[in-house]
Amino acid sequence: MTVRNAEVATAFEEMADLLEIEGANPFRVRAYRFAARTLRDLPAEVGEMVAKGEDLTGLPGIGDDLAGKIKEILSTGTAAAIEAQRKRVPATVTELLRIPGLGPKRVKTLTQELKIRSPSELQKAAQEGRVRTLAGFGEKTEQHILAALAARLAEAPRVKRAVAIPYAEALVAYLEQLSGVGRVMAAGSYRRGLETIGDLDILAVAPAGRPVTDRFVAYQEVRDVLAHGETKASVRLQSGLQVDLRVVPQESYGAALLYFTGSKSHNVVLRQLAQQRGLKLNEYGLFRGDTRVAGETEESVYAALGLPWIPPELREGRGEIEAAKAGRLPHLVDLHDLKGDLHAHTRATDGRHSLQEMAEAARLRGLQYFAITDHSRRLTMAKGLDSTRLLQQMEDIDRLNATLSGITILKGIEVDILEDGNLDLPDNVLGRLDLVVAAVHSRFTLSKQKQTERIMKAMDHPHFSILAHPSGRLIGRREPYDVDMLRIIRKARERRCFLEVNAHPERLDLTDIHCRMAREEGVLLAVNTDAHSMLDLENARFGIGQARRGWLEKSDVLNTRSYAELRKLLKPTMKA
DNA sequence: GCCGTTTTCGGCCCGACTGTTTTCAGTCG
Repeated sequence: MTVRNAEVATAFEEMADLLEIEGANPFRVRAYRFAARTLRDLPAEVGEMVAKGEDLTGLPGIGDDLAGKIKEILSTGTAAAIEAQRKRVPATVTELLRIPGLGPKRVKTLTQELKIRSPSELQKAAQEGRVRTLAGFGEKTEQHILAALAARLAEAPRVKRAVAIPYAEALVAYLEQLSGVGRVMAAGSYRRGLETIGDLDILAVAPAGRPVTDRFVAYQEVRDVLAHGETKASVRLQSGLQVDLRVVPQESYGAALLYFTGSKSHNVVLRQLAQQRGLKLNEYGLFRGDTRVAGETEESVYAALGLPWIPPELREGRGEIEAAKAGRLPHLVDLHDLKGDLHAHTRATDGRHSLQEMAEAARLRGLQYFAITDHSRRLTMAKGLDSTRLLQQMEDIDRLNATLSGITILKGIEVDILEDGNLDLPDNVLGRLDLVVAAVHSRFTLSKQKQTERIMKAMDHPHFSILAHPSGRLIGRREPYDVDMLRIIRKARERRCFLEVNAHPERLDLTDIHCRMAREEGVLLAVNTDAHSMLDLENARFGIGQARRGWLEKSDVLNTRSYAELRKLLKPTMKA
């Protein structure tokens, strides 16, 4: 039986829910949630760690007890303690916790007083007016429950970062022009550069909050006002996106930005650090007693805690504070560090613009080199290139290069990795290219072992340069195919080839966790746009965002190298 | 349930908003 980290994490989260409804020690509940988080973030499979005899109690938030439960779940699929808890609290009840406004206490009341077991039973009870009769519930709460249940199916899922950007920018601009409003900043997961955004958190500086929250809830795109107070308001836009606004005075800006940017786990660690120093950190500042010792800037708060400023992309509670303490924060790669792009398409296959147009767009972006990598013949839907057409394109590129200055167009291909691990074009053709980007575009459902071996066999190919979109996922649409990324990363190190961070906002593939794994294994990553149009070159910023979340420095990224250095790095993989 | 150059026991982050509560509990982030 193979049990994945995510399944163990889900079991722990369920246990936390069940315990919470039962009214268990909240710190015990937190321990389960924290452990679940650790498992979800873990680059290695915990099953494999156990198989190798590694000690799980070295992991954050995993002690003897939870290590034992993990092993139990790995071998039996569940844990006796969780099963016992399920008997005491029906597992379906945890669904009630997902309804906004219902927490453990109210769910407990509903199940005990009205014997409610599921959202549909809750809906019935609310419609019959039975919910309002409970202590602590009232007419409004009952109506909110009904509204939430009705909206549940239509509930807005997390939106991709690229989708959220225009909403965020428009709202920030709207708030900035209000009189009395100083700085306005989108914080939260948006500022941390997460690939998807659950809701948008906006911070505004103003001497008084009320006038700002009043104007905020009056924003023309607001559909519902969820909360509206002196310093805080929450709305849902017509698009379904939820936006939270917080207004603070200037002297609290840094502390509030820190608090509102998160993540929650980063903030918790910072507050613990403050406590240890006899200080208190909240969104208004860092205080010793009633005296504010820092708060106007983020830097001031970090400095007072003995830390350098930590870039938002790292604030995930994944060791950044320890790294900061030790002076070992990475110097994160920046968009302007990119000297080239190694994955792009033209009209020859499924791109929208010509070779000349794409090259010119790349030159205008200041790139030193730009690889044309159209699809190979196997991808018939995309008019994939056969040898003849590819050789023709190579001649076109030679002619184009002769006319260009300041940029070199590289001859490449995005060649299909066939099911047997062979590449979709003959060696003698691939060998004439500057680089070979290879990708899986078919048979996504192979077993983990077969998929991994298929890709590793392709990497053994003498002309293989870069593995494109290594997991194949499409955010919100297609799960990654089942591969052992650590083995693939180690294979790349052995073969001295590279993996891609695909910058397309729907892909962002590798993930942040895998970027970091590659960095730790010493494998260089190429941040590529996979542009199918001139406009797509803009997507580089999303790839860089992902790279930064993966702790990558300039030196970890292949295409920050000069053209001369790049050629040297590509060469060993082309000869071998 | 975890964790430890103040601790192996006794801690475990902090505040705003809502609704039903006449002084605060529950929920959320």
